[in-house]
Amino acid sequence: MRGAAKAEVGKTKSSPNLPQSSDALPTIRDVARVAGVSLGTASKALNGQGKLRLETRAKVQAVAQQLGFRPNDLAQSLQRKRTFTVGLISTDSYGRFSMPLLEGIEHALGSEQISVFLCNAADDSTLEQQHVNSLLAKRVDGIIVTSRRTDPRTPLNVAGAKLPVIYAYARVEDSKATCLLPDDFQGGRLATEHLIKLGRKRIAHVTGPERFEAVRQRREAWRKVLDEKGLEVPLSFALSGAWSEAWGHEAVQRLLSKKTKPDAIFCGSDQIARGVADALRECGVRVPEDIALVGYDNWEIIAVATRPSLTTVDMNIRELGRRAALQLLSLIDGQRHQGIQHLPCSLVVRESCGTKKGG
Amino acid sequence: MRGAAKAEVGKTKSSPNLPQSSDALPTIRDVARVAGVSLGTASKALNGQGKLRLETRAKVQAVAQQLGFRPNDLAQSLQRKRTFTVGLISTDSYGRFSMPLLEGIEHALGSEQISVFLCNAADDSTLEQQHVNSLLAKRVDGIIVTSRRTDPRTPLNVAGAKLPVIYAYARVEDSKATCLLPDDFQGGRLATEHLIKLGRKRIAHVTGPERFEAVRQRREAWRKVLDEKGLEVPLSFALSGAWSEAWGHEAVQRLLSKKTKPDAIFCGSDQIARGVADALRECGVRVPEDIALVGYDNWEIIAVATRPSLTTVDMNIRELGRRAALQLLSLIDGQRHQGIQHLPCSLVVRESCGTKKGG
DNA sequence: TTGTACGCGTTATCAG
DNA sequence: CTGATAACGCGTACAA
Repeated sequence: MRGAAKAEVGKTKSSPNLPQSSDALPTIRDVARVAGVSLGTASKALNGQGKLRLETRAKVQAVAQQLGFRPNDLAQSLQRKRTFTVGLISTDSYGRFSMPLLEGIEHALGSEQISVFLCNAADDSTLEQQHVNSLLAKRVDGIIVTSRRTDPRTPLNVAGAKLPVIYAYARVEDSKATCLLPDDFQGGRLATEHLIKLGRKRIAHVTGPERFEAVRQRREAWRKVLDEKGLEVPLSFALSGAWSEAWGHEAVQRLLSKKTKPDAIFCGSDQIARGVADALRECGVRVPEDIALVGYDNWEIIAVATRPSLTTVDMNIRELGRRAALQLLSLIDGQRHQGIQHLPCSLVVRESCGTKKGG
Repeated sequence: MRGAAKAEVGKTKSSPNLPQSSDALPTIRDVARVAGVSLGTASKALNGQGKLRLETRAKVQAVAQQLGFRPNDLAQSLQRKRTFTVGLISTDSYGRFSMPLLEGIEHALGSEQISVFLCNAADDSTLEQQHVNSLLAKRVDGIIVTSRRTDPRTPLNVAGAKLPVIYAYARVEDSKATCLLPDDFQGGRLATEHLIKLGRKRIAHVTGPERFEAVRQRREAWRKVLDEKGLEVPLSFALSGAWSEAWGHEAVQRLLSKKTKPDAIFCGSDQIARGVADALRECGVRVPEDIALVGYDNWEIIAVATRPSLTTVDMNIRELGRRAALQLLSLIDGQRHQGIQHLPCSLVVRESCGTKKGG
């Protein structure tokens, strides 16, 4: 923090009607003076308040325009007790999911004319608290917390300040908190049902590490759908590993070494799916003819480049961000809809399942 | 914009020494009252200014602590004429390059306790101007403009406000502007020289669309280095196309159909390199034994997953963001180092070139 | 219809 | 050492 440099400009005393070109930004006081009206009148003219003669209003507005007057949000906020500003805390550093989330949030908020403070906490709770303190000091109207895990995190500590908080693609144990999450169960169901609808019966599932809630949810859905349709698959059809292409390769080796071979594979991520696709091709297995493939994430850079391009589950993260922002706004306006909300995923159909039954 | 709800709490009149638990945040006035000192004394005590009795200072601080007092940055900024806040305008939506840039900027600024307003202009100049206006109204201390192109864009219009502006991974024609860019020429040189050092002599270059300044720079470097070393390659060794894996595939077909075949390929992006690597493998060409490969971007998700993993040029975007932020800070502090600055790239060695000469 | 005066929360100056 | 008082820039009752 540096000491303030003294500013000696913009004195009220200066001769009236002089269109001063000091380097200090013009205040409403300057506008009033130049327009030859009082301060209060200028304010009303600029804000469309009260009853003024059209002539006066026009005059003031013209002067404001000409002077390049720009109301000082700081002063306004101080008065209004509302800053039209929210904080955005991202717990993980900016990655695959943060970006669309950011986009959705920023878009929704931006079109409401409210600004966003960006804070990257990088999984460091000390840093996070620092950011929160800073946001509180700046009197933000609310805070959005984002992550990229659906597993619970510790609640944000706003130190008693009754400030609206929303968790977007993040979850906390606190049942009074408002959390928005993609519906992993529905996503898993979507993928599996799509494959079944296409006539596949021996559907394997290659996914990420067990410790992810998302992994467990999607797998549960896969299992449930198979059950519902009376389709039985060996235990070896459920494979947990890493979120990587390499794991996709390895999983294919394992699957093809068994007696019962799958006619479809539902992958827990597009990266895994790409590894699977490459491995299958190298083993001479045709996709989708011999084995159909569904990915997860709709990470275009991967899904489109995979051969064949991936049919995959899209978590609609951008929309999730948008909704989160909108809900924060209504929280700020006093409403209180709370609890955990799951947003549906959708399926993006490309080539890895074929297009028709028996594909 | 909504009308303000009237707040009737925190009156100064209320009985002294009552640790009021109204829901309005405590002001320094409350602290003073409860601590039994005057407003000015409280301020000095909290800011470590002036000369106070240790006892008094401690008392005030204790009360502040207990009341959960948090100075209102709005009021402070209004007075200090400095908000400790900067705007970050990203012209492209958040993508591959924006995120490390963001990270670097936010990190540098965050550790200086200054907050960042995020603005996504999405290549829409109207929207951008709106954001700028908003930032000006919020009295930010400076603005960073980011892009993901090294090609010139139109300068930011700050409407005469003498506000520090820095372009990070973005460029404008204005020679008085401060722009930070990766050194694409040096990057191209780095890649080519690495290949030559490893004994390669027939180095092809497969890159993106001609219209990118970056493409032209890198290719120029490649050409120059070959010249310097007295290595001649056919014209067909320079291939411009798209920034995609598919183009990598296609380029390989073209290269291998000629009489003179390359013993190395310098690719304009990791995506292209991956396409090239896949295509080569499928043609039975070994990497790096038969053909060595260098990528560009060090996009880990791709570079590591490629088989073999990619040796590639890293533009050090995070560092670029960090430097941009730091320079903005010193601009704000009154210094003025301007002009275009190029930051060096570095080479990340993995497996696609082999490790030793003739590798 | 227009002008005056006060408050928003803080800091800084200048008496006491 | 401590306490009034005046800014900072703006909105808004209330008086003229």
